[in-house]
Amino acid sequence: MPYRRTERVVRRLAAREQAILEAARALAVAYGMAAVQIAAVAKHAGIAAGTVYRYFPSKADLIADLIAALAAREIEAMRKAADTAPGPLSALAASIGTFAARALATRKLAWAAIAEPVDADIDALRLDFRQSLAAELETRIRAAIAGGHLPDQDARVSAPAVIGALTEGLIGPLAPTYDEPAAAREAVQLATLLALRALGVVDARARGLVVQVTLP
Amino acid sequence: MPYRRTERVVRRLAAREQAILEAARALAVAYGMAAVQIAAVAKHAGIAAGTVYRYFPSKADLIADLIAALAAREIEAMRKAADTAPGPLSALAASIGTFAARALATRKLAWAAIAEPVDADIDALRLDFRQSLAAELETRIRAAIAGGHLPDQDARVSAPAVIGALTEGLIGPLAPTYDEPAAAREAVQLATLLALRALGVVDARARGLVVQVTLP
DNA sequence: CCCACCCCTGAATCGTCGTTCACTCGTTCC
DNA sequence: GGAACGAGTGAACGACGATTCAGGGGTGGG
Repeated sequence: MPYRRTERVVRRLAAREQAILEAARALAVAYGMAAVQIAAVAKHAGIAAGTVYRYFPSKADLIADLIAALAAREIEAMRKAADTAPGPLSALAASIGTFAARALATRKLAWAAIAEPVDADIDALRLDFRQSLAAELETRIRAAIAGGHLPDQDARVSAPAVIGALTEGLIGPLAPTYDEPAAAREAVQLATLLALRALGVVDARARGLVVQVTLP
Repeated sequence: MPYRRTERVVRRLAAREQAILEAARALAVAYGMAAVQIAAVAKHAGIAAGTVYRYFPSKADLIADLIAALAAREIEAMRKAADTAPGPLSALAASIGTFAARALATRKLAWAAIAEPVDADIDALRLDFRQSLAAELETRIRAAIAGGHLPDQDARVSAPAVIGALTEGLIGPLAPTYDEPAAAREAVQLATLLALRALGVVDARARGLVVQVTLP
């Protein structure tokens, strides 16, 4: 038995992989996707550049993992919020509100993961993220249409349109910045309202669809 | 009098500058922003790479000119459409419809100019484009609010949100493709409808706000 | 026709990363 | 203790693409 990975070593390796991902995340949060460079990530994680390649075959794989984790968490949150809602329409509202609130809370990271310009091969990964976001919304929109809560429409267009509206309106470079938490909460509610109106909900507020979203 | 630029030479120089811009535009239309490389532009324009630098101090300047021209034309078209409308609300509808129709007609170019990934210094130029688009819409939205045609709202959010919705819903990578001209026209109308609803217009179609947009 | 002088050329240069690899270090096991 | 082997290092490499520049070719004025 020439060599075997001790439990301790296995743990250290796993911890280091997490540290690399965490470093990448931290850089994206602080400076955007462009700052997520192998040398910078390695330095931030306290290791050498070459070591990163013992954990990830390429930078694209690293970022794929980063975005996949992010996407899973976001979709999960949207789903959870929607599934505890009483009906299809409030499920849709909860899904949209959750996305908006969480995106604004991690603004720079969300923008980096959804729309910040980067090179083409990484852009493809982000497309998956947007795709799954759109798919999640599309399902909810279809359900609401089926339930007669929304006017008939092409959900393949509406879903990405809603994502685009929330993205540009809340976290894009043209969106205002909100210093006060109360202002941010209000912005989220107004954006949610706008998105619901776009889908054909006439008086969402009056019907109590736009509610306070609690963040973890 | 040692040397003087002949009229003929001046014309040739101007023509060449236009040829460079046109080559850049053609490449963006056909293959996206990433394909707008100095070597490729030069080849397409029938000149050497170095020559490009006799007309533009840097690639960023070249693309700035390209986008500025595009922006001017788009804003002009939106303004014209809006100014011939009978009231503030139909002006807003015309503006939105015009943007949507023109963006879909030059889909790849529009995406390249608005959102396709490129490097950071060029991204700043695109921000100007989006900024001016948003400003144009914002003015129209404020006018419609002032006229009592829209519910009160933060136009600084609504304007970029509308642009985001149209961009993602119509020309983004997740948007469906429309082969038939009729299908494209319908998509433009539905997207315009969605945008107007987002702003708080309840029954735009019934009120005849969404009209056929004629392209040049 | 000739002298300046500008315009054009395109190969070479430069900068920026992602990626590799020969080597050192630390761990495991006997 | 020491042989065996994976993990970690970081300088070097390579690809890509913007930018430069020394030299050739026209063009204008006399």
